[in-house]
Amino acid sequence: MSEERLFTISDLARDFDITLRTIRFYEEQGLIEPQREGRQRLFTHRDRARLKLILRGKRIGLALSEIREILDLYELARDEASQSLKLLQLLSERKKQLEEQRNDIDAVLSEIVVLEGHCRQVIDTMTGKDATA
Amino acid sequence: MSEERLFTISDLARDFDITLRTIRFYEEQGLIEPQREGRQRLFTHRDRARLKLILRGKRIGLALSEIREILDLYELARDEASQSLKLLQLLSERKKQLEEQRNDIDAVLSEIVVLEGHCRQVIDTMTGKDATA
DNA sequence: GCTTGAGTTTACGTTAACGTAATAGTAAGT
DNA sequence: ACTTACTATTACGTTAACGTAAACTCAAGC
Repeated sequence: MSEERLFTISDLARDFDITLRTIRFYEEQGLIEPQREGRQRLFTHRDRARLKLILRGKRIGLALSEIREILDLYELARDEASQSLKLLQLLSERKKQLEEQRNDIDAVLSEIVVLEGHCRQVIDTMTGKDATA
Repeated sequence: MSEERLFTISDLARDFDITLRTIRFYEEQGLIEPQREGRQRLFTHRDRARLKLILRGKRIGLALSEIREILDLYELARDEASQSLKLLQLLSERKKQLEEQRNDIDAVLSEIVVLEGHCRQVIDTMTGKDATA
């Protein structure tokens, strides 16, 4: 069972809103390894999942080289986790980075809220909605 | 009062752990405008603050062009906020982006926690600390 | 007077992550 | 047979954000 439905390159490009070139580039970089039917690429659900991880990694500012590391770690963890201790260390490093990044984002978000407050005040003042009125 | 202490380029490079070249590049791009004493650059606290904002922007994945926009907005807001409505709109857009980014980070962080759990379990199993024991 | 140290300008080099042709094969529809 | 749609490979081009090297100034210290 589970006839493993396959995807074409344009399927994935459409689904994730990226170009064909991007997908081919990721294959070229060894991030995904689609099957071939003749010359044509055919992608499994696994490829799709990896692509999703790649794009999420990009969104949080990781380089492709780092994403490759992480994908490798996923494989490693799935296989035997023979070097689980090393993996744990790498994970905690990454976690620290991400937490710092989130702190930065939070800081910027608070500043934005403050700025918004200033703006609203200025606008209210200019439009006569003064507190003294 | 407030004799406005000045910083040299190496002061800032050391403080923020960046190269001289980077600072000169930011000036070249119009992100900071240090005074000159002869040819030498001299930086005020204001320059320092802007540099800090620039680096924070970089850490959350903004391009220099976007950072420049934001710095401009800060100036604009400080001046009169004549176009405060437009500013508000831009701020809310940026906020949305940042919140999405934070969601991505949170997602990755949870996945890491799960992976860590798997690793610990594998390690425990391999070292004999089995739950059935 | 010479070296050392910190600063300067100018300008070509580099890396990542694709963009953008140009050219060609292949299957389906008419 | 011809067009259209989708795919492929090859390969040069592009942008951002600096790196790096060369050549120079200028004040301080010995």
